[in-house]
Amino acid sequence: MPELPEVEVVRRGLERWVAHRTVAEVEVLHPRAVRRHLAGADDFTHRLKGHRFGVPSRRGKYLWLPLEDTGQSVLAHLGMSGQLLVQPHDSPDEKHLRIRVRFADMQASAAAAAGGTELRFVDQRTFGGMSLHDTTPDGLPDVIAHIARDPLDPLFDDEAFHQALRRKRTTIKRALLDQSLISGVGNIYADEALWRSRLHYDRPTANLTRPRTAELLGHVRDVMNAALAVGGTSFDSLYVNVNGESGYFDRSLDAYGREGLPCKRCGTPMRRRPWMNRSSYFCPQCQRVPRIAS
DNA sequence: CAAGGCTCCTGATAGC
DNA sequence: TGCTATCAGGAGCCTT
Repeated sequence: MPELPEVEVVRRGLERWVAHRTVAEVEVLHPRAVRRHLAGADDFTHRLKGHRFGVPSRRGKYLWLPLEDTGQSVLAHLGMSGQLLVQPHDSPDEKHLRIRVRFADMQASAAAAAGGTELRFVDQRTFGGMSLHDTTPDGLPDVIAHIARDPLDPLFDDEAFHQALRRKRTTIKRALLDQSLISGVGNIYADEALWRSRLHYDRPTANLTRPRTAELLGHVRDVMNAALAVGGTSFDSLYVNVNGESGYFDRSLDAYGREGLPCKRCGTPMRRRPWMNRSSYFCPQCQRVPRIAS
């Protein structure tokens, strides 16, 4: 399940293999993959054709490729199982291939090491997709204006985040997953950062102290940077990086998926609780259930 | 308006 | 063996 580190790994792959290449042809093999492009698959295809990609950017789990001279960007979200693969044009189609982008530089040359490859969006569960949007003056596709900066963004405002937590009547894990407060954190890294911070997922945010918030943000960043250093994490074989190389990192997980296994800090068996149609993993000893607040 | 819950989707796996 | 139920979950959208 791609979260920020995985998406950043993909972005770097795109920067290396796809930036500055001109689109020759786009093929949409599943309409759901372009459902956020409201004008439809044919419109998506026609608008990309003949244009050159710029350098890809990312915010949280979203990434986008500017389309030069159009004022627009191709926005991509991997959802739960999406992959962006750069593949030789003659490699067999993946079972869940949804979108294919062919380039105008297929005659490989010494100057074009990427020649002979195409970009493929592969997605089993079809929660992800691609779409084309106007780029706002700050360089962001207009439809993700509501997505907050992510914790690895130098302009992320720690103090504003703390104040937002204090204002909200919500709980800490909900807040971590709220992409309008902080982006890029998904279920896995939320559980990891909370475990490191010894915070229970249902702890109210309204009375968090500034040092607690600072500690939590520090752990969020540590967990993400550790994953980035290894090239992204996943234990779900669905996740593959931009060149089709698996980005496994599961051995370093301290909380997620460790139900019944001893807490790496105190040895108490870890627990799993159904939570918001998913799961929360935590140590019942280190991460005490909060007292009922107000 | 804020908060919480529903829903989209496919495939692996468990259970009967 | 083969069927059904459950689980994985990001984020837009709907309800309260």
